[in-house]
Amino acid sequence: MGRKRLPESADGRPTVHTVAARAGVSIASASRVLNGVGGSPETIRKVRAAAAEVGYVPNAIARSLQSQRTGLVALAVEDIGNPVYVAMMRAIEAVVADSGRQLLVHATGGRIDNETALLRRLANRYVDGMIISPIRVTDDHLAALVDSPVPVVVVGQLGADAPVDNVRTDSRQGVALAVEHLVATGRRRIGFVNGPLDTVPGAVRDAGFRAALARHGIDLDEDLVEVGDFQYAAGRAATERLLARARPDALLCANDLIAVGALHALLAAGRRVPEDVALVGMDDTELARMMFPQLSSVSLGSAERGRRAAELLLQRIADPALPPRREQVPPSLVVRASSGAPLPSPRPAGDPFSGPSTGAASAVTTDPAPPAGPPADPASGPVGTPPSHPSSEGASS
Amino acid sequence: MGRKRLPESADGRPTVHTVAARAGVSIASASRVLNGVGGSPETIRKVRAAAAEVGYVPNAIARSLQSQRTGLVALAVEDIGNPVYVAMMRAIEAVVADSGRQLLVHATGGRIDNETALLRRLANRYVDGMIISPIRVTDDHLAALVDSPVPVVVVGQLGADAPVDNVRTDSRQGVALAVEHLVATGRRRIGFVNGPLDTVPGAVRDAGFRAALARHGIDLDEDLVEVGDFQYAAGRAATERLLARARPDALLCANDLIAVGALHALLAAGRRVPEDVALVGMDDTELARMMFPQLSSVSLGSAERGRRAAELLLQRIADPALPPRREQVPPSLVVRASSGAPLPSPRPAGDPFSGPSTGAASAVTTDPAPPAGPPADPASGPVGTPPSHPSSEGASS
DNA sequence: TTGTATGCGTTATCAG
DNA sequence: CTGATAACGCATACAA
Repeated sequence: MGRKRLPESADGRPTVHTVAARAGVSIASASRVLNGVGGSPETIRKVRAAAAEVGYVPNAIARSLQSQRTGLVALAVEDIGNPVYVAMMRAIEAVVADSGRQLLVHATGGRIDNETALLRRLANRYVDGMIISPIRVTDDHLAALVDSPVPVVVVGQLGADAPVDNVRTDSRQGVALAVEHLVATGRRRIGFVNGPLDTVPGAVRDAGFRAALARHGIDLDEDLVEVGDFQYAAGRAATERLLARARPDALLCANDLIAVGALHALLAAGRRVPEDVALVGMDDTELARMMFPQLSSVSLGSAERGRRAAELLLQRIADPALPPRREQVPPSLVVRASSGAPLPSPRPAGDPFSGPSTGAASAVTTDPAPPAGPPADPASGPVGTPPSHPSSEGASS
Repeated sequence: MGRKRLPESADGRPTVHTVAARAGVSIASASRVLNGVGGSPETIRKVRAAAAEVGYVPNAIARSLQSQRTGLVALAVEDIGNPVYVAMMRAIEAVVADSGRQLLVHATGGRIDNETALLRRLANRYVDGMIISPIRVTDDHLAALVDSPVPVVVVGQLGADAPVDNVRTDSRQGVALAVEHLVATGRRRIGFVNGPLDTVPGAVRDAGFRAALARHGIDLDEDLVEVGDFQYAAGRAATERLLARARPDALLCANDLIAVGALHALLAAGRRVPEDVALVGMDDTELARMMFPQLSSVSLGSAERGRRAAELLLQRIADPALPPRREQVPPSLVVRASSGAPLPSPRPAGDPFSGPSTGAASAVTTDPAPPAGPPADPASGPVGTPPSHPSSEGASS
């Protein structure tokens, strides 16, 4: 039965008009049925049939223009290749997808101009909200953050009490946990391979490291401190520089990528890990468990932080009038082969040995979990088996 | 000077009307100036001033509704955590951003229903095009692919000559390169840890492995073949199963994640790499260089494939009438410590030793590149230094 | 319940 | 060059 020409969109695809015409009703009725509100049984039948016949799919853009919401949420991180952000991203994605939205990922490269530009561009209304994990923060940056045209949640440390939703960890205490562990296992010449000091995490971890050593009565040898980028290659290079002038018996690295670089530098220099040098990373990414020996690492709960950030964002999107909130995820230390045999059990807090504690709860874990998937055969290696932790983080807080 | 009430959008933000009113011109003039087309010097000045004063930012949604394009491009991959996809993503992002567009990343988990749902949802016009790297392909899937409402480019092998833009590699030849290398270095009991056989890459690599062995006159011992997921944990578990029943002197893994799992299983079982067992991965991700010993790996040019896919997509968006195109990126083998001392030099093609060759060009490379970043000190380790390759790929083709 | 008409914010068309 | 006006595709007061 050859119909007349049905109205359709410019590119030939059916619109509400097409469906309405075909069903012999008004576009209002068609729209209502399509949205499941109202409509007589007969109308519903006709419209549904017409929609199916022409293969109608609502135009999301037109719908967004009307509803003032796109169903998109953005995430801006420094380096999409850092496994810590992958973990965070996964956690966020789960929450976001659960709310029927989609995630738009931006890589900022840590460049602050990129981030502010991104924040300003938010004004174009293309996303309903944004989660951002900046590693450098300026006043300008902060200003753009507070008067963002759309809801923004920050993952990471934010100076003062900026009126912005924000979920952080205490990486200073994270560093303290690692130092405590290393000291408790007899290490004294503890080195530190950090990221750039002009980043928030770099600065905080540097301060935390110095404070932790001081609490244990250890004089810091500046030769034992080196700085690079939060990356594998930089970590390796920095460690090589450090090894050229000092002989640490332990190395703390500001994230796992650096730690992997350090491991290579150490092995290349003929140092055994952990016999000669104990190695501890930060973020507790899956990379830590993939190395051999597996790396001890300070978990900064990145997955958890991502999850919470996503929840805060969704809440704020639902109710923009909410007061600014701030959540904190505590760090914990996961001990693996790279820093000595697993401790027999988590030490109780306030261990007399640890001197003036930061007040840290018993946030130390050994990691004996078996690999995910089919149960492994009992052939256990010399240093333990790979666990199946979630979580991680690269440079934030 | 207290203005009257200026027209503004529902949420209180300025629109063209706001600017126009403030500048004392029509919205048409305002729009023209804002878009840099036409306008007298005086009008231009007034409009620009007004726009700046009220902080006008064009609403991207309204603009999209009008222009029929969103400036968004989607990428759908199985596992966003697989470094091979990270590499691909980076390459794509570069091209896409270069065209002023943004990238929307989807993780499909390899579930085919997810992908088809995604394809159908494309009809809602929220993205201008999509790059998809499916690891499983059904007829239904393929159908959704060919009559997609928006341009789609497929990264990976596509059955027959589906009329869809598609950039692939020859992972069958990739496998052949690896086998040739292992045979040439004296290995005979070559095992294979593969991904699921119901995936395209899994099936192709399995066939390729069998064919390669046959070409070298080696009878395949089925005990030397094991299958798991394209993941670290599954790779380790699969290797453990394999080792429990067979004694390979070499192991080829279907991707680098599996290879890392295999490395752990091997070391845990007390086998030395490469002395007892040579190990070769696929995808040549950065993970391969991060391991110790560094892993030999078959590069499938994932970054290059991503780059090309992005270019194909942009071309098709610009001109939908283009005929379907198909590009191919050749694989190459990067030899590192895990499969024996680096070969002295690339072997010429048609090496009499290699028997009936696949016709592969000299796609073998040793990888002596120094680490990126600051020059490393000369302290070179026992097995070589980490290179700085781009590229990678996890399960496609 | 149904249809008409209007608005969402921009851009494009077409007179003036 | 400028301004009124009509799309873009959808949703929704409002009146019937």
